[in-house]
Amino acid sequence: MKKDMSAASPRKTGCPVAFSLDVLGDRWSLLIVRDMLVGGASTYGDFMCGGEGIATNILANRLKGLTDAGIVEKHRDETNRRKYRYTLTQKGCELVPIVLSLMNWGAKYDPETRATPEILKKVTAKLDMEFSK
Amino acid sequence: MKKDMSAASPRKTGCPVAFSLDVLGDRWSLLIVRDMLVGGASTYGDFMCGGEGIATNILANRLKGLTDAGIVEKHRDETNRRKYRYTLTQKGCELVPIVLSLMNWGAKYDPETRATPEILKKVTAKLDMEFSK
DNA sequence: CACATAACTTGCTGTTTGCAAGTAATTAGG
DNA sequence: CCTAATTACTTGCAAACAGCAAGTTATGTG
Repeated sequence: MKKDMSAASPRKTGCPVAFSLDVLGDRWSLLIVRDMLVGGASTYGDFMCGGEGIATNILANRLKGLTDAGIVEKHRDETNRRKYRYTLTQKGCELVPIVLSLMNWGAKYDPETRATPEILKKVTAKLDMEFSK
Repeated sequence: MKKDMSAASPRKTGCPVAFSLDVLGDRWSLLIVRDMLVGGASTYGDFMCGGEGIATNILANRLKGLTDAGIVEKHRDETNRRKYRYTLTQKGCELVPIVLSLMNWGAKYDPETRATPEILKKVTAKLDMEFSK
């Protein structure tokens, strides 16, 4: 049995940027958060169909990492007990500024972006509305 | 000869968040940017002594990735021609909001953070001053 | 010219990723 | 209630990547 803690071994230098990257510094974790924030995704199947084609074992691993980090919570769907619902905690909702800053930078510098200024505005407004408590 | 393009294979879904993460979604690239923004690092040796203990081959690889992405530029130091200076481009300076949002989230949720509110304020002010053009 | 400095490169080993296939729990249909 | 479908994973394996140590190249110093 191996540990499979791909969420990163803590470097603990006390730097807050490094701390964040220890949790979020990979190619998938923040895309999962994005799907929850923008796409309304909440089940394993939602994330699998999220567009970017994440592998199923990686998804399971990242969901575990995000859960362990206190960013998402896992609950059984009581109306369909085959499903589990993943929801953002307060700590997870506070990732909105990170996702938005990544979105804005990407929109500016991706030559093939599909994100028009209107879409950016709409998404920003939506996230500011729904996730600021 | 292998390619060693660890900067990530583009998924090109048109999502700006995914685009940003293709370039920046690893455990080191943004720490290098952080060292340039906050720590005034500019040479290979500066980054090696940056605190987190990056491996030399990884550093070389990430500097190449950041250069290829147009985020940093490499120039020979004319006063000491053994050195190369890495500097942020405009595109790189515009990563400030991303680094700041990671910093703020990390400062809030790292139980062992060394970042006091005063430090956060000072760094934020500094970056807003120096890198907003 | 010998030695030091700065910036890498190479080789090796262990870990992580990504793909394909398989399993477990729950529910819907006959 | 038995069977099939749905949902959420787990496992196995080859290839890519990370991290460590050692070696190399280019430049500067005495």
